[in-house]
Amino acid sequence: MRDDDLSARKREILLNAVESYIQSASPITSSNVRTNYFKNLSTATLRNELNALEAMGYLKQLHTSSGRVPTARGYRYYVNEIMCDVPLEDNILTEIHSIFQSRAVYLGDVVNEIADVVSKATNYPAVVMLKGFEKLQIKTVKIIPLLTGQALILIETNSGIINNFMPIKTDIPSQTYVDASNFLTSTFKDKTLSDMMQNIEDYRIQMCDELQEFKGIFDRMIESLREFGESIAKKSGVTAKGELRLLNSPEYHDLEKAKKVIDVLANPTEVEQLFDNLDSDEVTFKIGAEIPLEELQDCTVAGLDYQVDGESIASVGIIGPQRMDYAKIASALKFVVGEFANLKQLDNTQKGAEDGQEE
Amino acid sequence: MRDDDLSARKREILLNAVESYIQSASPITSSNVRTNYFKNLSTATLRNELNALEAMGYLKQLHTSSGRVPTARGYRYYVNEIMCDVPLEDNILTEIHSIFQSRAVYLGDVVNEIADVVSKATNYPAVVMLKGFEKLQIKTVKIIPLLTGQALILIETNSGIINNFMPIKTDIPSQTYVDASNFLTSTFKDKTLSDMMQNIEDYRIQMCDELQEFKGIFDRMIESLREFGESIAKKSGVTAKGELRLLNSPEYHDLEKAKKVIDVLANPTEVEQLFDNLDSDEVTFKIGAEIPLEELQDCTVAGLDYQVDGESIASVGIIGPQRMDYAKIASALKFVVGEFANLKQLDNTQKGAEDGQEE
DNA sequence: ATTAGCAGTCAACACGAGAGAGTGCTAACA
DNA sequence: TGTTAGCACTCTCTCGTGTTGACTGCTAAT
Repeated sequence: MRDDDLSARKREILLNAVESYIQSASPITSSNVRTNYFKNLSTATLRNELNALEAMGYLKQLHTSSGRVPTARGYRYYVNEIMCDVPLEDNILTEIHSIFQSRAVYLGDVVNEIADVVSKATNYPAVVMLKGFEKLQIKTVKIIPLLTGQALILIETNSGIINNFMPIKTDIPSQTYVDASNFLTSTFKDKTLSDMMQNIEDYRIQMCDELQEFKGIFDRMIESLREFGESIAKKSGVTAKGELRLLNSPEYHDLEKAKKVIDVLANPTEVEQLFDNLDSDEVTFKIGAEIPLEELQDCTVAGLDYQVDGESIASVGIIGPQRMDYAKIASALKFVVGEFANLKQLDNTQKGAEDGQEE
Repeated sequence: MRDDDLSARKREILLNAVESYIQSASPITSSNVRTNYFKNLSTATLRNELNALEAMGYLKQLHTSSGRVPTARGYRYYVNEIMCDVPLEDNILTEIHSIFQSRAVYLGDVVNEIADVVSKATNYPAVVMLKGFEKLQIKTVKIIPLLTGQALILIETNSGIINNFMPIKTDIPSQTYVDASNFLTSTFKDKTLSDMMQNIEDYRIQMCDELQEFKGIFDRMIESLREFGESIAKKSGVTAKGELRLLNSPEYHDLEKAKKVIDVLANPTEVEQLFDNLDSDEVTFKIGAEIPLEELQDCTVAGLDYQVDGESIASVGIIGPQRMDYAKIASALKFVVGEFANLKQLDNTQKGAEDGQEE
């Protein structure tokens, strides 16, 4: 049924019809199309055209005497044809901006805020996925003793700070933590987390050689670092926010349908399947049957990868009904990922900020 | 209409009827009561009794020929009469336990996790409110320089760690941060956050006297500390979780009704009104008209304060329909707040842990 | 190729009848 | 006086019917 060479008029009709349906949520009818776009044609003619478009699989009727709605194929055609950027609202722009400018630099906080703002901008549930935690590049390692018999492990990476708490013995002099932090930092600087974890046994030996007198203490620290690494590896990198926004779409006024989607979002493994194989330069839309999950056949999933050196580091995406504002969503995702990329750049050139690079 | 001296039989009927309605969600009928509790009485007799209870305002009919449902007053009577503890499910117990035992000691993380687990245990949206941030007692202050031109401010308090990031100049030797941290810690130890903020100007002068050579640096730090204090004071202490669980109750299958409640939960000012004036030893239920918000007249709000020296530090609560499992909810809230109190105790006696005080 | 005209289809809404569940009331009974 | 059987009554819920209105598909004329 590959038949993408539509006549110019069919193309026009289809694109306008889909556009109009996305905005209004009311089925496409011949008189509808006429009053909006083709005042010089009769409804009968348009009916013929719509009929043809239906035969080609771009539209479908819900029942005999109803208007038509786009099929997944119709949406796909629309998306392929008119992916133009639309400007986002100013307040959303500034909000996204301020997140990336803000002082919340814990990786987890940033992820949460991004997911929040994407959901807000699109009005659909949003997902941020961090892949390759273990690919993060270590910049510094700090171990900070606390009063409560715990220490805070703080690892600065090229993408933000990650942290964990570990139990410690309380009779260790504070200088030891400074020594340990310095040793760990110089040892692991520019290595990845997975490097660190894989070779941690070797390092432990080296460390104990160099700082013989604190052997027992460092043993304990390394042990905790290992636990930390394992807990990070186990941790799912999936963050979903704004599930409730699904209920704003008329398509999901039916609670049962909404719950199906929300349940999927609560399941990291399934979410990973959804946002697998994304592009990094253009937003990937998976429409209907293109989604690898049986229960989401009436949804569209939109996602964009953030890649460094061709390697996917993070994915940002949303999920909603097939009838969604594709252009706006693509713009929002691209803008967010773009800001992310900018941030990285700043981060690498280390403190090139403070210049007035307003746009 | 104060008429709380019900006959023993009316009392029995009312309590059982309310109990049964809470469990089944289907209206109380005479035959219903008969088959469940009073097999030796006829339905006619029970009808008379139900009629009387209705006249007294404990029950009401939805329409002439329907069964009865409890009024707010009926629930109130039920709550006052039979507040017994019910055991929580084991997995919930252990989950709560593990949160408090866990190593996540950032105050914000703990609050999030508590709200999550309370919502999970009760199956209703849960709220945790921190009041009197400024009453927190400082134990240590640490300023930790980071690579990105920021420093992490870490304040250990008697209730957990709070943290913030501040921009710094990059040319400060690391020893300065150690000196500053030590100075701040010794100066503010056992003072409250509000003490610190109120007197920060004086301390700034003192600090600059004592460590003259770092004047400019400390000025900057104090400035950031002040910003930090202000941002904390502004920050609402309200955390709500599990809003979606509202949709599990048949009462809120109507999206519009559910949204009303969810909107309130998104508004910290209104939430503060809801959970105002709670008890600290017994769970406070606000039923129907007892709730100080017009739009929540068909809800019940349950809450419990955590107090130290008669001063409310935190509140934990849930919101749901009037038909809720009061006993179970009271038990859950009490258990969580109890764990909170235990934690404080441990914290105060500084490292009295590690003993096998299982129950 | 386009169009007017017309018959056909189907959702949505309103109306009415019937069933069923539950009540209130009355009169009889212990 | 408390309890009960019996009966009429009320109201929701469901189902079937009929009507309306919005669209469509098709045909024949332009």
